Amino acid sequence: MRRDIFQAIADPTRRAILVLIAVHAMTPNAIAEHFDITRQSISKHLRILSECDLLAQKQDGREIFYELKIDKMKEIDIWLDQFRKMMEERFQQLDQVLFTIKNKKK
Amino acid sequence: MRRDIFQAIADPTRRAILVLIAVHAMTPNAIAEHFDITRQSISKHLRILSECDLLAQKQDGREIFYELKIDKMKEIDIWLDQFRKMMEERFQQLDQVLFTIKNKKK
DNA sequence: TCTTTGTGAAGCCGATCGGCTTCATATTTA
DNA sequence: TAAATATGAAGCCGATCGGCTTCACAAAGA
Repeated sequence: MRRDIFQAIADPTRRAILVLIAVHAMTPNAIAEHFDITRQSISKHLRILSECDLLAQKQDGREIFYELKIDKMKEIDIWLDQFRKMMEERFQQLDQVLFTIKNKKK
Repeated sequence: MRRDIFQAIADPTRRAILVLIAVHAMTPNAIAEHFDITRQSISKHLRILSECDLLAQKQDGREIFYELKIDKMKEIDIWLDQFRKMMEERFQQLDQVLFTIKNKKK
């Protein structure tokens, strides 16, 4: 089974879960309240995210709080680095265009 | 059919294609030479990437050069912004730890 | 102890994925 | 014009996805 962070964030529900728990750790039930799908489906998503090492669990009695392992998100950032220089150059080009337009107005 | 940039980069072959053509525009045949799958499968990936607005085509006779629309990659970066502040804080914490270790050695 | 609550695991199902093969079409070249 | 080349489209197939329902189990509370 393919399990990597890119496949993990491919699903919109999983992306929403990540954003949710980024603020603070939450239990599966609390997370499920934010969606229109069953608690069990959320649980499945949590398992997938955990397998990708994106989540950490903290047990408190019978409740399990899931929290985001933010370091793992860095991996996406690192992959994006390959394109970052190109992206920045494009921005500079845009800046140049805006600069030229500005000067023409004078 | 779900078609967004996150689903587009979920496949490792598609990520490799993006990296390949980021350097310079390439034809489907040229791209396929870098992989162990058929030209037709590459073509399918190119169609998916195009549907996500990640690629631009430039026809030259019977050859079609695909090039990366780098601006679209920005969307991933923008999504990551939600976590960036947290990631930076973690780095600062790490810096603090390293700083403390460094001072203890003295 | 019995019931409620929080959770995970297993299995079902229709849709999609990512390969493949085959075919159609357009351009170039001999 | 005929053959070779570059490409896209359609359809097949096994695997996976993302929902669902059902069940098992442990912890907490009446």
